[in-house]
Formats: sequence, structure tokens, C-alpha cells
Amino acid sequence: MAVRLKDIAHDLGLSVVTISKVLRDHPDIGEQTRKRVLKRMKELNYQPNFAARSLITGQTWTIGLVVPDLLHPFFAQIAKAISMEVRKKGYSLFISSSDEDPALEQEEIAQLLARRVDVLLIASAQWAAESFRRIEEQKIPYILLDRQFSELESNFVGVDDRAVGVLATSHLIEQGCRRIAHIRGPEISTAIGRLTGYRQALAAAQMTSLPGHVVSIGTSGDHRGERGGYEATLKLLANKSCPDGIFCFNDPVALGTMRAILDAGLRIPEDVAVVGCGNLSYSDFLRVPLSSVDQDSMTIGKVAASLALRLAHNKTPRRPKSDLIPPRMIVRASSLRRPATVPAEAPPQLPPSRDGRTVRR
Amino acid sequence: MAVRLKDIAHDLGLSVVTISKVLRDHPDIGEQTRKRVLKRMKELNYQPNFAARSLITGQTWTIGLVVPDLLHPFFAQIAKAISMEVRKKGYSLFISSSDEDPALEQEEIAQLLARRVDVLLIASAQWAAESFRRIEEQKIPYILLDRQFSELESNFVGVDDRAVGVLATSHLIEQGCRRIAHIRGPEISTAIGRLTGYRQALAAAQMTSLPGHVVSIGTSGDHRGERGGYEATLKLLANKSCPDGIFCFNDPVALGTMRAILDAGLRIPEDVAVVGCGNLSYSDFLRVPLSSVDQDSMTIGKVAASLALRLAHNKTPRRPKSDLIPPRMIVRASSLRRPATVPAEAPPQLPPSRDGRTVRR
DNA sequence: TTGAAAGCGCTACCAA
DNA sequence: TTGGTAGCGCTTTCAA
Repeated sequence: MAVRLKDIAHDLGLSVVTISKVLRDHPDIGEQTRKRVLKRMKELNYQPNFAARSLITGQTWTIGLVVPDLLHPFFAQIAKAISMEVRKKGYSLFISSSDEDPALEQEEIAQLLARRVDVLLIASAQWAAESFRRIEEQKIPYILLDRQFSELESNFVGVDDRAVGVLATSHLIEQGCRRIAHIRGPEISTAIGRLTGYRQALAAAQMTSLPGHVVSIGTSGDHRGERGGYEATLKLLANKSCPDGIFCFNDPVALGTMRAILDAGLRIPEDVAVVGCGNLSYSDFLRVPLSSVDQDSMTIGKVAASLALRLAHNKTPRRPKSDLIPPRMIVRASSLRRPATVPAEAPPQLPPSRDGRTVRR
Repeated sequence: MAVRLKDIAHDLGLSVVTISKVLRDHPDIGEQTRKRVLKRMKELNYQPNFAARSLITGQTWTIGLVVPDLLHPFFAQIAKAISMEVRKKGYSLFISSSDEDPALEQEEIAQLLARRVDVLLIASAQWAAESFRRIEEQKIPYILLDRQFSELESNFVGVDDRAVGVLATSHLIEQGCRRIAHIRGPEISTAIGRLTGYRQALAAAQMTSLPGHVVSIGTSGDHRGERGGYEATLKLLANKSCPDGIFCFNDPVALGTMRAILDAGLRIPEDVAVVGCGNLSYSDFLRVPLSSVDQDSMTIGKVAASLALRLAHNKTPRRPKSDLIPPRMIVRASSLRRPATVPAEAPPQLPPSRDGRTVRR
């Protein structure tokens, strides 16, 4: 059915080996022959058989990506960026969604390992690093994305979550908030990092988290977080010392938070300022445009892709590399309590970005 | 390095063929032998080599998916659904994003064909059906998603776009709009179908589209459509007969439209009602919650996946199958001008869906 | 510069 | 019920 090296060899009265060498740009081929072969390849629209090639070389020119939820814009952007980067180098990308289910994630990883992907990229939904030992046994290089495990020394690419927490919290402090609460995520590295940053920023301003001002969205229910954010906020608002600023684990949570605040008859940001994380699309179009820490998922994807390509080629295992992408604070109405003009003692005014938002690195 | 059939055969004093048969549940194997082999396979964590298998069978147990933009929730949802469905049957999914670029899409398709995927799924960014002839030459079954080509008889799974137009427009009519405009998309099947539905719904109500009441977002610029929607709406509002209802090609366009309306000092829906298409997440949290026609992308993905699996197995080419998924109208504030209670002559009240929205099939 | 031989890990076919 | 043989399409090695 499909055209094979053998067919071309036969047509041209050459051997299969010669054709194979032309295909791979082997140096010791006569200029004449090379041209004839290339011409015939084009005529027949020859496509090398990846399976046959892989069988010998052991390389599949294939990369695997497992994310918790492809529907989440953060992971979708990462997936897109990786796909487009590796494509340029002739790699194809298997993408699969674990649906935040550790067991499903394990199956996916096993499947991709069985397929002998050259590299595996994982934004894990695991609670423990246990399952990565398996990958190490197989000697297939892998990269963790977004979420890491302290007990595991592996390649990692993700945002600097501590910086996320610092950025959001110190912004709220600058905006005059004095009772800043945090709605934290589950027990994974991202949530822990953001919480740490939140605490550090408060400490740096000689402030502290009031009792009951750190609440969790919990792990059950809709992982999109809107409901979790809503309920967590109700708790915060019922607190003796009602917060005047809330840093939310992510944007969906922040949406729930904003709704709860508005439902309670309070104003955003005058009564309570809100900052999210993720800078999801359409933040500009919300009832109150949402301030958010941008995680620059495009860059995460690109950096991950280039590391993956390096790992795919260097058969010698290099020592694990950790890449932390710096986040950016995107200020919108939900947290803007101070006029944009500069008080005498304040830092210089931030230049507006081209789409009219204020950006701070 | 990796465990091979040969290793197991050697360990157990059997032949490679026997092990291979156990692996594939071949009937003529003794119960004793089968158990011994399976046990040893488990012990060694044997993983069959896909490349070797493909080389002989011609099947790769691999499916390819090309979408215009993985970041768009519509395509992300489809990709996720397909990935999860085919996974259950042991298939892995190559996903790539063409970035709405026909040339890039062609490259991606070529790449996936070279990899001998068993089926190819494409939500195309092409203007012409030309490039699909190539796929047909290779005899690899393929399915078009979302966008189809009239000159091409192929498998298709997507929403019924004419129904989308009818649903949105007749909803606006029911809400009392009398000057209904349409912001249409580019010259692809989805936009054409929605436009047709819009015209049909108007005609069915003895209405017609006023001059200048169908405008296009154009093809250039940001394909996300917010800017396009904004500018198209400015044109509409400047029209002698300012519309009192606008059906937008999709939700991003509708966001731009809503902003333009609010910027002009008009009210939504009292002055102008707006309906989008796509029912993107967070529609509930917008400044004015957006009514939208839901395309049920999850179902599109599932249906496409099951068709793909059938095509992957039936080596006999069946005649192309077209699956049209019915859309649903999701009514929110942006188009709700009539009280929810039933006027005497109106159709019976719609039951609220579980999340409090009004759903009509 | 070219090519013959060997073999990657597996399955198909047929003989034992 | 089991297994020998022959290859799938390609690359690797080494000899011509």
C-alpha cells in the first residue's frame, strides 16, 4: 500500500541502504544519486515508517503530556505551547487528561510509558511521589509541571508560587487593606507555596493573619472552585473581624468569592478587595473585573518544551533542573482602592500596559 | 533494557509464539501455560512494544486530532472528551493546535498521516476542501469536526448550526425584539449555518433582517472576537434603525458587543438584548450574565470518539456518516426582557435547570 | 561511494 | 496445544 524504501530502490536500481542514507542526510552519498533519490521520493510522496524506525533506534519521536484538566485554560495554554514547540522539531505530542484523578493519571502514565515516549511531561494530580518511581525505573526522562513534590528530585517547570502569594498579598497591602484573608487550595505544592508567600508578605509588613482568616476550599465537590470560593467566603464574612481584602487560590475561587461578597450587599473593592490567580480570559468582562496574578502559562509551556527536547536528545541523564517562572500582578477593578495617581511617598506610578491594565512584575 | 517476549519465553522454557498468543488471548493455549505466562509477565512488568506490533499489523492504536485552537474552551472540551473516550479502548491521542492557520494545519495533518494514525479527527481552519483529498489518497479514515465543507462527502460530527441560529433568533423574537441584528462570523460552515438559521427564524415570524443588520466580524485581527464584536456593534448602533436584539456568532464576540452597548450608555437587555453562542464558562459571572446557545461540546467529543473507534476497527470503508448534535438555548439576563411568569398566550413556562438557568431544547 | 547481511520485537502462517 | 519459519520496513555494521 504505502511507498517503501524498497520501492524507490527498485525503481532506481539502487539498494535500500543507499536510499536510507539519503533519507537521513548521510554524508557519503554521491550528489547525483542523492538528487535522483530525492526526486523520486517527492514523486511518490514517500513517508518513512515511524514504527520500523523506532524498532531499531529506540526513539519514537513522541512526547507524552498528562494534565489534570485540559479544560482549564492554564493547562490548555501549556498544552498548546508545548505542542507547537515540539512540532517544529518533528515530535508529536500525546495529550491526556487525568480529570484530577490520581488513579486515572497512573493509568495514563503507564500507557504512555508502554508507548515508549521519549519524554513524559506531567502536571500531576497525585498526593504522593510514589508513582514517579516507576517512571524512573523505566529510565524515561520526565518533567513535572506546575505541581512538585518535595520528596522527589526531578525536573520541574512551573510558576514561582511563593512569589504569587507575595505579589498578591503585598498588592493588597499597598491598596490599604489591613485585614487580609486567604482562601487556600488543597495540600499540593501550588497551594502551599501561595500560602507561604501570603504569610511572608504579611510578615514583611509587620502584619499577621487574623484568626480564622485562612480558610480552605476543601478538596471535594467541584474542583472548578466557584462553589468552594463562595462557601469559604461566607465563613470569612461571618468572622468577627471581617476581612477587607481576600487573596484567592485561583480565579474560579475568586469568582465565587466575588459573588458571595456582592450577595452580602458589600462593595468590591471598597469594602472587600479581591485578588485571584491565573488571570483567566474574560477577567475584563466580569461584573467586577478581577485582579489576578498571571502565571504566564505560555512561557511555562515553552520552557517545558525546550527542556523536554533537550532531554529527548541527551541520552545521558543530566541532573534534574528546576525552572521557576516569575508571575505578574495584573491589577483590575476588584482590588483598586487607591487612585492611580501617585501620593508623594508612594512608589512611582506603574505604566499602563497596552490593553489598559496595570502590570507589575 | 526493556523486557521482551523472548525473555519470558526463555525463562519459562516456551517459545516466543506461545507467549505472544497468551498476550493476545489466543484461544488455543493450555490453561496451565496461560497462567504461568501471565504470572511471569506481571512479575517482569512486561510492556509489549507498540512499534514492533504496528510494523506487522499496520495498526498503531493511535488517533490524531487537529483543532484550530486548544485554548478555546469549545475545542478543549472536545479534545478532553475524545481523549477520555478512546483511552478506555487502549488508544492514545495525538493532539495538535493549528492556530487557525491553514498551512500549519496541513503540516500537522501530514505529520499525523506519516505516523499512520488509525483515524484522523480534524476541526479544520481550511477555506477549501482541497487538502482532504490527500488524506483520502492515503486511505486513512478521517472525521471532520465542527466545520464542514459542502463539496466534500466525509464523516462529520458537529452542532446543528442552522438550529443554533433558529434557537437564538426565535428566542429574541419571543422576548419581544423586533429589530434583530446578527453579527456573523467568517465564511466557514458554522457561520453560514447560523446565518441561515437566523434568516429562517425571522422569516417564520414574518419578519426580516433590516438593511445593515447583518455585519461581519471580519477575518483579520484577534480571532477571539472581542474586538471584532465591539467594532461590529458600533456599526450596528450607528445604524438608522438601531437593533433591539443582537445574535452574535459566538460568546467572545458577544462580550465585545455587550461592552460596546454599555459603553454607549444603553442597557442590556432593556435597550438591546444579546445572545451569544458557545456558552463558555463564567458566563454567569459577567457584568451582565450572557444568554448563549450551548453547543454541547462534550457530546460532540463523545460521538466523534465513538465514530472514530468504529472507523479504526472496520477496515472496510463505510459510507460517510454525518452526526448533528442539537444545541440548547441557555437563557440568562442578557436577553431576558419578559418576566418569567407566563403570559396567557405564551408557551408554558420553562422549568429552571438545576443551576437556576432556564434551558430550552 | 555503494550494498549485502543481520536483526530490532513482534505476529501470521502453517507444520508438528 | 505448541512452535519453527518468515517476514513487517527500516537502520547498523562492515565488506566490496
